[in-house]
This record gives sequence, C-alpha cells and structure tokens, in this order.
Amino acid sequence: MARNKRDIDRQLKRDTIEDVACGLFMAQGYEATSMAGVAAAAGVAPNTLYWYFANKDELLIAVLDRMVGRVFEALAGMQHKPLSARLLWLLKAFDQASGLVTTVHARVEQSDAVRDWHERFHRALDALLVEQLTAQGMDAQQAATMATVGTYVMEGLMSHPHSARERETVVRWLTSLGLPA
Amino acid sequence: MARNKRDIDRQLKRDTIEDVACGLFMAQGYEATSMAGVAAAAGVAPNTLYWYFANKDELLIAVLDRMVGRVFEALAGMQHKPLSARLLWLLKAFDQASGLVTTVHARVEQSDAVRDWHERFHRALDALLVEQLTAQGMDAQQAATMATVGTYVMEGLMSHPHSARERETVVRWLTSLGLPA
DNA sequence: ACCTGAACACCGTTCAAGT
DNA sequence: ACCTGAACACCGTTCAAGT
Repeated sequence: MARNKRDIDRQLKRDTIEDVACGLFMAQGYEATSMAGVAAAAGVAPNTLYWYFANKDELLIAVLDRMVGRVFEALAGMQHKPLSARLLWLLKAFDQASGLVTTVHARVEQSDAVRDWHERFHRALDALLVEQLTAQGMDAQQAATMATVGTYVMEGLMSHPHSARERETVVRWLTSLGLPA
Repeated sequence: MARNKRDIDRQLKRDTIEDVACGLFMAQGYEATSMAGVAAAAGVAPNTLYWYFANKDELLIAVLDRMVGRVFEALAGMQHKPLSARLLWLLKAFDQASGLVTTVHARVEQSDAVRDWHERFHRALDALLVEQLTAQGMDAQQAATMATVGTYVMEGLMSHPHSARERETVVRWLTSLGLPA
C-alpha cells in the first residue's frame, strides 16, 4: 500500500497512464496502439512508460486487472437480478472492450505474463460459476461442464457481432439449461 | 484455372510458399513469424513474397483457405460417424493450429480482408450446422441457437488447453442436447 | 527516484533496377 | 513476368545522461 506522498504520487501517475492506455486500447485495439501513442496521450516521453511498466504486456495486464475488478464489483451489486440479466449486462459492458478478449488470447502465445494472467482469470471465473451453480443444487460434475460451456458461449458472444435479439435468445437458452425441463 | 506452363509454375511456387508459411504459422504463431522468415524458409528474397501475395494478411488467408478446405473434405468422408466423433476429430486436427483461431479474431480488427474471410467462414459454417440440425428434425429457431452455441463452444475448446477427458465430456454434453431427454 | 533524447534491432512493405 | 538489394517508416525497448 501507499505509505507516503512519493508512493501516492507514483500510484497516481500509474493510474493516469492506465487510464490513457485503457482508452486507446479500447478505441484502436492493443496492437494498433503504440507505446509512443500512449506516452504522447499521457504527456510523457515514450521511454518514461518503462519506469512504470516492465513492457507493453504488463501495461495490458494492468488495464485488464482494473477492468475485471470494476466489472466484478458491479456484478456483485447485482446478485438479486436473474442470471440472464447479469449476463446480458456483462455483454453490454464489454461492447466497447470486446477486442481485449481476443487480444488476451493472442498475447497468451507470446507472453508468459499474459498466459499466467489468462490462466488465473479462467480459474477464478470457473470457481465462481461452479460455486453459483452448485449453490442452485446442480451436482459438481454437471456444474463443471456448464461453467466451461457458459464461459465459451459468453466469450463467443463477446468476440462476434450479434444483434441484441440474438444475444437474448442465446443467453436465455443458456440460463434455462439448469432449470427443470 | 491454370491454362499454360507459366500459370502452373506460378501456382506451384505459390503452393510452396503457402506450405512453408503454414508450417511456420503453426509452429511459432502468425505474429511471431516474420515475412523475412517465411521468405528465408522458402529460399527467396523477402520482397519476392509480395509478387505472390498482396501482404501478410493475404498470405494468412491463403493458408486458412487451404486448411479449411482440407478439414471440410476430411469431414465429408466421415458423415457415417456420429457427430460427437466428428467434433472430437476436429478438435484433434486443430491441436497444432489452435493459435490460428485466435489469430483470425485478432486480425479481424486490423484487416478488412481477414474480416471478410471471417464473416464468410462463420456464415458458411452456420449454414452447414443449421442444415444438419434441421435435417435431424430440429425446428429452425432452435437450430439457429444451437449452431451459434456449438460454434462458440468448439472455438473455446480449440483456443484453451483441455485434457482429452474434459473435451469428451463437453462434446458429449453438446451433442446430446438435440436428443430427446 | 524519475525522466529524457538518442539509439538499437526488428518489422512489413516499397522502389528502382535487373533478367 | 519475375526476382532482388537497398531503402523507408514504424515498432518495442534500452542506454547514457540529466535532475
């Protein structure tokens, strides 16, 4: 944690860089955004970024962490809503950031750091889903399969263009699977 | 089609370049493979590639077309086998090429040509799946949803590491959905 | 500790010149 | 028509030098 003014200043600057990078990554895509572009938008020299982030992938991970944190926080405040509504909200929240899902998968092959982040993310998400499904009375084996399927269907819906109508149909179908037939 | 010796020679050389590129893309990934690397492996100067392919994305598309063609051909000869066996075969066939699924999604954002290819591919695959599902007596609306879901689950299984056991469980679950409960 | 200008190695692509 | 060596603009990253 930040102990003194220097640490706080450093964290503030890191935050602004992450803010700027997040905006550019979402608007132009990760690959199309250069470190020089991020630096210019943040008002610093290109190499200054390397004082705060080891490399471009670490900057990506910082942006991802902040996004995932906010999304999970928002979802936690929606527990009373039905699962289908929460999933549709999630798809809408990622409308602007859909490219980042693909970016992560693309960088997994090149960067160990992104691979680790991706693995941790999927493990955490899987545990969360399995927990929710078993809490609803689903047996562990079935919950494991449903968590995998649900994750991949959501990833597919995020990375490919769909009308609101199509999304709703697929999400309703997905969430109706656990219910008695 | 090739009309004379010159056209045939050109096609042969194109094929060798595609062969070499295909091997390198699968072994190292698309992004990690440089045009200079492809050229060196093919025994030509880097810029010679641009006589045969407009740019790196067009070379990718040529490689994709050849792979998809072969896979669809092989699948056509397996119509007698159950759907689950064909899907598991597909997953195995893409074990070495799983990165290309992600690559296509990553390039969709940067390249119009790849975006067009991706759209055409999904339309063709979707039509094929809907046709097979309706032929089995499923109604059109349900078939459309199942085709989307099936595609995304398969994409997810291809792009993420799984044990053979996990694959089988998910694929069996997927193919059992159309059957009476 | 923090920031910079200048440089490095690499990349996809182009151009002028050859045959 | 086909191929090349040399160059161009760009990229992520590093380094030596400043404060």
